[in-house]
Amino acid sequence: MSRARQTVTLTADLIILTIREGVLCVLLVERENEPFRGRLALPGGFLRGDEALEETAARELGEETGLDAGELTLHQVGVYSAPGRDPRRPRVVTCAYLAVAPDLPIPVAGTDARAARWLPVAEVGAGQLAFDHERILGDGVDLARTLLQFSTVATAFCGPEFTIAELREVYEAVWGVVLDKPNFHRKVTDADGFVVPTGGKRPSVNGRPSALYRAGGAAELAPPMMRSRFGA
Amino acid sequence: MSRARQTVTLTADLIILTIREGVLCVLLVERENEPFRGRLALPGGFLRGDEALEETAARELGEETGLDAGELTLHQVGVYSAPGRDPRRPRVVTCAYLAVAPDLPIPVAGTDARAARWLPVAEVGAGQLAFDHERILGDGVDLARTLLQFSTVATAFCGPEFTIAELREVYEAVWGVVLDKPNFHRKVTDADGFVVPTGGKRPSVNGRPSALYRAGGAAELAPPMMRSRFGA
DNA sequence: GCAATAGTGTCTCTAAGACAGTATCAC
DNA sequence: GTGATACTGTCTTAGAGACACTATTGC
Repeated sequence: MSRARQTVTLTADLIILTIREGVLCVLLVERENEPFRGRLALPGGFLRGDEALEETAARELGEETGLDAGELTLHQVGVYSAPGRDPRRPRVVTCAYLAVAPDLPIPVAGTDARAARWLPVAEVGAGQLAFDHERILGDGVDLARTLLQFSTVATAFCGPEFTIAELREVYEAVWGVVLDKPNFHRKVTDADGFVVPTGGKRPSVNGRPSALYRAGGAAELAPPMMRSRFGA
Repeated sequence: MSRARQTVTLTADLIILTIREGVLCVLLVERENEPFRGRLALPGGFLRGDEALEETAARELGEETGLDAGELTLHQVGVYSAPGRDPRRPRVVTCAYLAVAPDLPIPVAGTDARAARWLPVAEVGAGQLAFDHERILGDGVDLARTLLQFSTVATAFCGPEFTIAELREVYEAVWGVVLDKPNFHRKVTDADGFVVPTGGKRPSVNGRPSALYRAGGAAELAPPMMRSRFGA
């Protein structure tokens, strides 16, 4: 009955990104059950009866990382509904959400005790992830790259206090480029509501100590950080 | 059983936009059945067994407008999954798609014979649409506004051949602004792969005839058309 | 010729990028 | 002092916007 309306199973999958030692990393879990047993996959879970999908994603985020989803923003990446994308059932449709996290002390083993680990995005090889998660991860990273241009999410990669150099390393890690330090500094401090100086300083290993900043109130970044003319 | 995984019903809804007499319009259908009988709603339909959601949306687009979805692009707007958003069943989740169409001869009555009509977006009043379609429409229009900045979708509002003035009216209608004619002309003709002159001319009512263009091959617009510093 | 629309030239200003130069620390 | 990192100044260039000006039609 291909023409009949039908019911499907819905899941929310998470692309949780962070920067670890200057490298863009994604949180992946090892699957314990078939199919794709032992393979890496994006964390995610099934929609429950009283939830919206955003709530499912927020709950999973808390279970996997211990982060409070109320404190960071989830960005909807997209819906993946191709028939047969999940071999378990005929129709499992997923909605992917992007979450940006500061460098966490440890890949928190999820409440469901799955082995979770951070893996550099660049090291995720073709065919390594379960289901269609490789494509979903790609779309999520693309969204993150775009968001860095027009929003202030970059501060979500940092802790509550950060230096301009740390913020620059976020852009460099996510975009895979090297930015001019002086120009970046000026641009970021001039942008309206992007960063606010706390007055504090952090000593560097050897060199002038850097001023500390916290995230400003703005969500939109004006003027945007243009990723100038290459790649696209 | 709020903790149990469950099945839901999936629909695809369409935000079909066009420009009619310089005004941004959306295709709406009048509901024939309860709930919201007689109210206006976005066209849409249920996912069928062998389809991806994009295919559901493309099929609905053809049924409602006669347009071949193969010739124009559908843009995913987002997923709407709040419990109770559809009073008919506990869980109906929809994915909204944006389609941009040239000015069609007539609001084609859909195959399912629903009364379909174009309504100026600005005239859609609060509480006028069924379900949560008002919010979905808003998100779709927002996406269209953003896409005009960075992609070449504006040409999809026009027919196969168009003048620069027509293209400018697209931007003016969607953004609700007035643009400088000379600067727009230069910018658009300079942009890489945005418009290609066909060599033809179209006589104007009184004045110099305008050159005709067709859409160039590019999908991304470089440099982007920045909607400068207001609104946001 | 006039009116109207299409299209070009040119000026100003803002912002990006390159990069020289200054400031503040450890040693 | 040296060496390292943080930050500022300044020059060049590209693009946005304002707007004067030219071009081509109908009448």
